[in-house]
Amino acid sequence: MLDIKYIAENKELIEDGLRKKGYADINVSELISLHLSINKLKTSSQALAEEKNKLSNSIKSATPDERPAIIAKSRELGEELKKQQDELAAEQAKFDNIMLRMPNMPSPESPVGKDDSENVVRRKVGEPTKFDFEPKDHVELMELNDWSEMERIAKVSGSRTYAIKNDLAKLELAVHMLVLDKLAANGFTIINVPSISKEKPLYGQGYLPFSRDEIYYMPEDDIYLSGTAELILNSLRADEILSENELPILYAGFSPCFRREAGAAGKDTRGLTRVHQFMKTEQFVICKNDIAESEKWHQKLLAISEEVLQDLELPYQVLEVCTGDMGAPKYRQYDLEAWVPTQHCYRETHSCSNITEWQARRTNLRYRDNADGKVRYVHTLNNTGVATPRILVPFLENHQQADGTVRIPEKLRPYMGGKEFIGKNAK
RNA sequence: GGAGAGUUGGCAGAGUGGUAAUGCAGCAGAUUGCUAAUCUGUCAUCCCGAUUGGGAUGCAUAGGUUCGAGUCCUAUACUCUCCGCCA
Repeated sequence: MLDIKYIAENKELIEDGLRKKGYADINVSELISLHLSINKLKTSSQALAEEKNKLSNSIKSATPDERPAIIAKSRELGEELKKQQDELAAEQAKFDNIMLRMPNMPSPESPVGKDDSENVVRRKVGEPTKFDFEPKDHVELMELNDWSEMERIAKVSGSRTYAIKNDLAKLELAVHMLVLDKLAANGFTIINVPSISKEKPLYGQGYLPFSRDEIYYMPEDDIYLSGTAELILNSLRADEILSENELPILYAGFSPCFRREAGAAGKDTRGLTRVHQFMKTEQFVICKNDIAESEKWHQKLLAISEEVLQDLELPYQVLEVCTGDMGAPKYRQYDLEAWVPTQHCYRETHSCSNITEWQARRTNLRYRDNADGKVRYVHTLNNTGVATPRILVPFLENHQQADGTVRIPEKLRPYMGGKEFIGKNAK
C-alpha cells in the first residue's frame, strides 16, 4: 500500500509508475478525490461528535429539569452523526477498494518493460553443462534410478504432484539442510511455519485481492493454504511497533507450499518443475525504512541465493525483472535461473524482491526510529532460499553421468552421508 | 467437541456507566563536572489550522443497549486451565 498523501502530491509520478507496472487502469484522480471527500466528511462528522460529547458530558451537572431537553438534543445529534458516519464508511470502502489494488512503485533502476520478454540478464555465472553423451531429462533419470512414483502418485493425488524416494528423497531434504545452515551462519533465525493461513495475511502480503484463483481455500474452516512462508512471516509481527534495536529481523522460514497453478494450464506438466505442493526455505528480512538499507539487504539476499546455486554447482543467470513482469507488491526484483540441459534454457529457481514499505503498510508493522523517536513502517524483503523439488530438475540434469548416476557436489556431500555419486550404478 | 478464566499503550499494570491512572523503557530539550542522576515535554491513528493550537477516534475484532461504554449485552478470534477424542 502507498501513502495517500504522497499519491496526492505526486500524481504524475504515480501515474507513470502505474503505466510501467501495467496498472494504468487504476484511476488516481478518483482515489484522490475520494480522499478529499473523506476528509471533508471527517471534519464535519467530528464537529458533530464534539458537540454531542459536550452535551453528554453536561448531563451530569444539569438539573433534573434540564435533562430531558439535553437528552433529546443529543439523541438528534446522534442520528445526524450516524448518517454522516454511514456516508463516510461508504466512501472509505470505495477508497480502500482502489487503494488495496494500488501496486508498489517500481525502482528507477528496474528496466521498464511490459512482460517477461523484456527482463534483463544482468550476468551469467558458469557455462551451460557440456556432455559427451546424450543427456537424459530429470524424469528419465528418476525412472532409471528408481527414485520416483510419478505415475502411481498421480492416481492417488492427482496431476502436478510428485513422490520421490530412496536417495532422491534424502537429497530433497539435504538441499534444505544445506541452505538452512547457510542462512543460520548469516544470522537468520530458522523458523518452521504452518502452511495454513487466515484471509487477512493474504491481503497483508499482497496476494489478495490480486490472484485469488491461485490459492487453495477450505470453506469449512474459512482457511487458506499458503503458497510460501513469506505469507506467514510477513504477518508474524503484524500490528507491532518494534524497537529499531530489534532490526534487522532475519527469518529462514521452512514450510510446505501449495499453489493451484490455475494460470499455468498445460505448462510444465511433466516432472518436478511445477507441482501443487512443494517445500520451500524462504529468506525474509524486516529492516528499517531506509532505501539504501533495504537495497543493501536486497543485494545480500541475492548473494546468498547465488551462493546456494554455486554450492550446488549449477550454471545460472541473474535476471533483473522489468516493471511490467513484477508483481504488484514489488519495488525491485531479481530472478535467478538455473540451466536445464534438456530444455536448452535457464529456468527460474529463485525470486528475490525488495517490497519497501508496501507490505508493512498492509500489515501495520512499524518500528520506533532511534534518530527521532518517530514511528515508521519497516521495509520487507523476501527471496527463495531453495525450493524443492524444482531445484532437483537442473540438479539431476546438470550432474548426471553417462552411466545414469548423479554426482553430488562437494558442499552437499556432508548432508548426503559423504556420497560422491547416487544412483543404481553408483559404487 | 464440552466447561471455565482471560485479552487495556513498546513492556508492566489500575480502572464495574460520566474525559484511559501510574511505573518502566524509548525519544527530545533543560540542568548538574563524573559509566549516571534529576526536571520538563514527548512517546497509537486521523481531521482542521501557516504556527502556537483545537478536535475526533483508539481498551482483541465486529455489532448492539445508552444522552454517555474499557466497564452492560450478542457474536467471533486468540490465550490459559480442566475434561473428552486423537497421529
